[in-house]
Amino acid sequence: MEQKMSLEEKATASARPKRLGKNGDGSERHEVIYRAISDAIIKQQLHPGSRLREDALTEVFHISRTGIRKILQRLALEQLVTITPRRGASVTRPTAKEARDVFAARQMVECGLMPEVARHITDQDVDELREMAKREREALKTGEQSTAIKLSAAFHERLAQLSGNATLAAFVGQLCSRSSLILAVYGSAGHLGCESHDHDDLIDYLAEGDGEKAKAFMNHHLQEIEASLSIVEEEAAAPDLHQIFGMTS
Amino acid sequence: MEQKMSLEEKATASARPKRLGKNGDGSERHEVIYRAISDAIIKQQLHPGSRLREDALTEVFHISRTGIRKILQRLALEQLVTITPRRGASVTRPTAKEARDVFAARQMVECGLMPEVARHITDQDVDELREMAKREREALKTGEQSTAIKLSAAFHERLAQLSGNATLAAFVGQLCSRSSLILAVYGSAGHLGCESHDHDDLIDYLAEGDGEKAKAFMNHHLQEIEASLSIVEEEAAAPDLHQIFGMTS
DNA sequence: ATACCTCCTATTGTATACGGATTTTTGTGC
DNA sequence: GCACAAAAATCCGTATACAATAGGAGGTAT
Repeated sequence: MEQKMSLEEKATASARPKRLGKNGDGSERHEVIYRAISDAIIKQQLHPGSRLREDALTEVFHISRTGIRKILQRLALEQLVTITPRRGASVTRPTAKEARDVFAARQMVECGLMPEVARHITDQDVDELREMAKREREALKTGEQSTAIKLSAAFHERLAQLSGNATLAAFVGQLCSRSSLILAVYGSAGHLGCESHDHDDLIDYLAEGDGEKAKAFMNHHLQEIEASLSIVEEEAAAPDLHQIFGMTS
Repeated sequence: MEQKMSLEEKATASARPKRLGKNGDGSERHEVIYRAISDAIIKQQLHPGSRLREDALTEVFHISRTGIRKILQRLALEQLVTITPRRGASVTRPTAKEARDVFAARQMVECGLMPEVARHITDQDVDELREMAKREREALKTGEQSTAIKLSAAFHERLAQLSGNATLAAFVGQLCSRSSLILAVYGSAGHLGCESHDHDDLIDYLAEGDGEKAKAFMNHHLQEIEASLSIVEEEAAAPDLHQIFGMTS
């Protein structure tokens, strides 16, 4: 319920019932809705496993099923939602193997990108990154976990963009989104994602132009995150409700 | 014209006009059609820039526009087709920068994967790869360029799959597909993609379990392919026709 | 002959309704 | 409490309608 509320909140902010905003801004509207759902997932306001019924979404966003389906398809291709043949869409619950694969991929790509980033980075970029890291720290301090998670992903994605390779940057973006899901499933409660000062240290290395050091640090950074997770195969479909809720007898 | 013919050929092979195959096999049909179009693009039977009108596709594949649009959306997300707001879909014509980015990405990921592949590979895998390489060589010999191109991409993708990392393998698959388009645009006529014996040599290194050597060879292999291309920004819309066709006066 | 402007056609984007199929849930009996 | 059956909910694919726009055809002026 509260999930729907938060979605509606975002929707009314932009999808003003202009009634006949028929076309022209159409694709724009789709983009906004896509981002709203995507953000809600990344911010862990929509938890893995949550079902996303088409009718409900059409109602919330005041859009036709056609549009919703298009958006859900896109999210499915990005692995943020899972569409099961006749059951509809639900927020993806990454398996343990997927989790390991995603982090292995991040390790390879993000680390490999660091030297390139160090070579391309400008003073202006450094300022922007510092600003992002600062906002992230503040969000953490004020307890806005959702925001902090999203900002952390955005930081890593922006970093990849600075390499100049759009293809790899887009890939990193997807990996970060999925990482957010992984944290939601396998992360321990207290410890969430990146350490607050890690990003600042990383920026320092990049500002110095020391790509190798940045690479090593990123390696360490990602390893630390992955190590903080407890990636174990969870119990199957019908878990032990009896065990969870004491004895039923 | 001939493009449509080849598409129809593939379509009738599977999308038999069962008339009311209404539902059930629906998603399967979609998958088949998706692959048909995807293959046609990768095999360069559909050239970059070719328009893919929805009506034409519905006619060829006997599918509704809704279904076609879904498939086109997917192809667009994989960068094989480009959808321009009110102009519809066309086979993507990669820019020079995209071409460089794709090859840089392949360099990083495929090379980085080689040690892992060498670690996981089994004798059975080696046999399978040898078989694939053989078929590719035969296709080259008999002049089936389209088939050879597709087999080459399939080889690289299968190789990535052997690393055990599904996420990175899927990414490599996309990169290979896009590479095919890049070859179509920037490749010289005679020289197409991988050298015939390169793949066999690579298999040897992997069979020996020498991941580092395989990595170095893959590096060389990809560099060679990229070097064989002439990746230059092509002239804009209205080039110098006067200069091309002698003096007009 | 060329350039520019207007109108028209073709095609896409979106919404909606419908039929069919499957999953999930509810209800009943043992 | 469990198994089975009926019912409801929901999704998937298709067909259709309509609005909106892009690109081209054609005409006109210089």
